[in-house]
Amino acid sequence: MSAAADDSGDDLDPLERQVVGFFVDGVRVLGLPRSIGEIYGLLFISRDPLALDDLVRRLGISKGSASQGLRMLKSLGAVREAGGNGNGERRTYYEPAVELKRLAGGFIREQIRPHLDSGKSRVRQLAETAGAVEDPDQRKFLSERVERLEQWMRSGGRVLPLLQKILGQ
Amino acid sequence: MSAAADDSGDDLDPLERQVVGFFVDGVRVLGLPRSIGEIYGLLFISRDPLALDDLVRRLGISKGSASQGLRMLKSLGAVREAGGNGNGERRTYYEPAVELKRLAGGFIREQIRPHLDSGKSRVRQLAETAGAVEDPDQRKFLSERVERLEQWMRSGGRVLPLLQKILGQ
DNA sequence: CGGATTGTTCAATTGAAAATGAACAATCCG
DNA sequence: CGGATTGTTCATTTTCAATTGAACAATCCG
Repeated sequence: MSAAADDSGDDLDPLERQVVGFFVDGVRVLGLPRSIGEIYGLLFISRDPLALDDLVRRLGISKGSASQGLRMLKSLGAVREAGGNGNGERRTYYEPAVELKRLAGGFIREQIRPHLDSGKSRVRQLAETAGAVEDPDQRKFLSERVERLEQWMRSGGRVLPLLQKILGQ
Repeated sequence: MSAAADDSGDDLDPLERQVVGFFVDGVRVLGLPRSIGEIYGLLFISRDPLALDDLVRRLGISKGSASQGLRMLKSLGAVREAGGNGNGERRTYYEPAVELKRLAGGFIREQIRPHLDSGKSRVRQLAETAGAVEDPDQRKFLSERVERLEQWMRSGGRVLPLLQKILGQ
């Protein structure tokens, strides 16, 4: 039960802090919560898979945060349960997915696609509303703008698969 | 001074509300403040350029928000000052840039590049820290992970120009 | 069974980012 | 000049999403 020089000690060492900080900033750019970056960051720089409890202890976050964070990371395909935890271990350990392809794919699928799809349907609605405008000049102007939005949505749809392809190596 | 059927009236009509709502959600996905979406949305669906005061009145936002919002939109290249406002008009009017290429370019230049660049330099730092680790096995593991991050950064650097190209038509 | 361990849920709290608004330029013009 | 108009800045307030923490499953095992 000595704590010194024990990797399950409570505090992060400087390198771990650096990495966690890197990912905290990284996920903020993506609009994801800080805890996601902390959890993924620590997993990324840990040799061995970690359990929920490890994350709580080492990062000093609540069980709630860790649980929800892991759920989101799982849904993004950014972490997976580590199979080979030997012995009669009951709790589940997690390890990071480190292939950019997989990470980008999950992010696109979970965070971007849904917005793009709902955007498309809102533009369709918009087209209807604009089509019902009385004044012909005004209607023409509005149609042009709506047409522009449709263009944007099409570009978006074309970009995503391409993105995945490029990041896939 | 009659307000009815006057486009400078205070409230948004249903179509305008729809469009503004569309952009509010859009910019949230990009991690930009709501007011940015409101301002750009109203400009996008207005036939004539609008001045700061118009935005304040029609959107019901503060002068401060409008001023800061316009500044950011200008820096993103998403709005421009409308030249041809005739008469002895002193205040400046704004119109939206509607080319996706330009919008994406501005966003990449202002919001993504800086993060990517700072990310690269942080990874360089990381490499140093990892190189100074005593235990050879641990050092090897860390080097692999850092190498992975360098890979990511390179991919990011390659993706951006490509993105701009695809969105450029 | 029962209590120990592991994980989830969700109402309440917190904190970080955005919006406000009032004071302060800057420019115009009679 | 002086006061009217237009726009900016920035300390305070507000807002809303993230986090907490306590209650609640669920599973294990002696």
